Amino acid sequence: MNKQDRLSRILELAIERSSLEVEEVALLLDVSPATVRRDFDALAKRQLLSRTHGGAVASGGSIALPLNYKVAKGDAAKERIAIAAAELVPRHAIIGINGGTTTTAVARALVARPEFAPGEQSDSQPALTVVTNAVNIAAELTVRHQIKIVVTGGVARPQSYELTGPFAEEVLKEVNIDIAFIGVDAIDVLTGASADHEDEARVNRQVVARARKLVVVTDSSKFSKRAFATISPISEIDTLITDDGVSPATVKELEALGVEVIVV
Amino acid sequence: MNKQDRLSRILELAIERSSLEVEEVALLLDVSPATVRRDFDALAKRQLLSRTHGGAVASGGSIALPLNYKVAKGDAAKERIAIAAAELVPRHAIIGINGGTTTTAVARALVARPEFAPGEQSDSQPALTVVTNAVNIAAELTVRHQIKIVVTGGVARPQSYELTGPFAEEVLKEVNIDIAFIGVDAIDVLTGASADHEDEARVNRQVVARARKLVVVTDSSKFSKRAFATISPISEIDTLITDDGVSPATVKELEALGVEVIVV
DNA sequence: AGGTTTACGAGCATATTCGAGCAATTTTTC
DNA sequence: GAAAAATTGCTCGAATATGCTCGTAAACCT
Repeated sequence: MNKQDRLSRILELAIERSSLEVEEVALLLDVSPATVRRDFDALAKRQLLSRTHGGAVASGGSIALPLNYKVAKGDAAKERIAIAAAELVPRHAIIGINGGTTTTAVARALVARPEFAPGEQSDSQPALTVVTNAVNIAAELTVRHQIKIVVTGGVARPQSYELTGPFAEEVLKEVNIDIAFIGVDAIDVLTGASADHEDEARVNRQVVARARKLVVVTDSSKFSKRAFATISPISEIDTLITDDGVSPATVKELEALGVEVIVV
Repeated sequence: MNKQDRLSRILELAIERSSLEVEEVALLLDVSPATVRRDFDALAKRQLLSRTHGGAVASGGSIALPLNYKVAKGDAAKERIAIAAAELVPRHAIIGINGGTTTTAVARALVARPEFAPGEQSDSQPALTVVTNAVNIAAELTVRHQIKIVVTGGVARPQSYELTGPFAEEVLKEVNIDIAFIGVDAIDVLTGASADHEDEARVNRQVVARARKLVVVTDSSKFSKRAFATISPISEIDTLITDDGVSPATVKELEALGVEVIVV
């Protein structure tokens, strides 16, 4: 039995009955209780369940759980980047997020923060406003109360789930963003941040233009590469969050250009 | 066996089952595990699947599908309604779909049709254009090639995943739809189709206004009820698809008003 | 309230899997 | 037809996942 199969089974069970016991699940899935605990913890970390002593309960009552949850590998760095990014967001902020795996991780990290978690006392005002052109991010965040989701319109692009085109641009003209979190396909000290597709780059540029602060999130594998369409020169980046695979020399260069570099 | 063929086979397998194991695939395709790993990595790089330890999981068909799953899955009547609705759609049509469990089922039935399946004989023109204000529908359809997805912008409403508000209306002003599939919260011969929330109703009205043909899809439990905000009078409905729980008398009344009623 | 039971978390051992490098083979290119 | 490139399989150190043990903390039951 695969790990992700097991996690999916556990989620199914959590939906079926509303509460689970460690021993019960261990017997049912034929693994040790220790593994079940670790699985529960992993799911709880992603807010899909809540731990209890002796078991777990389905998160937030009737909130729908994503079935078939996938645990991709190599997420460790992305997750650290995402958590660091989420920590930059104060309550009541308006943030912009584009599409991509890293920014999706940022979205998950945001809802994991207690300030924005469901179940908090509801102000009439949302604790956080998220503007995004990525439909998968919108779908993931929509379940959570406390967060207002604004989706740009547009035409969806298969791989990245990003909405692009004139509809997206029209909507973006009318919003004002505090912090833009932008994931990129490539980044280079000379050419700046870039994306593989010009229409994505264009929408991303517009998000940046509407934001007071630009935070680029990217794992270190994207460094010293150039993609087709430019999103932003380095000088416009306020903060860059990446993992420790980036060379110290590069960090120095970036800092010399006025970028605050956060290495996680 | 060609590399390209092998990658295609792996993708087929990934779609068929939702998760794969390295050893299993290696045996099946008669190549070494090392090659399978490389293939998995290559596909993962293109986001077509995600790596896990010991295997990979499909990234395509099964992205966290968060709608209230019980309804979407179990309900046989909804599924029959959805299939009947999907059969109304010719190739190259432009259709509009609003949010809700029934319309989500329609979306799934659409991608299940062979004409719109991701079989990749790529016309330059999409086989189908879908305009929707429901982020979950957009997320589910986005993976498929062959289908162009246009999402209205707007603010996401927690329960139904529908986008509403001025942004949505701006976008809808600029599109033309052949067939609108609208799910409703209530329907009554006198008051027409209605929704619980006025902002949803407003966007739905606009979808209807942009469409040449209006198809209402609803299970029979919504009949003879009234919700807060009106979407459309009965007279504007061209076709209504529902299950056999509706009374023959009601069907007669509807047909007298010029509605084509399809009972599945 | 105090003792008992149960579950938890951390650390360690083990089996499996991964990733990188290298050699052999096939395919492409000139 | 020869050189170059790509692809595949193998080997080996490193990483991951799982199960077990044990001291500790929490829940439960008089």
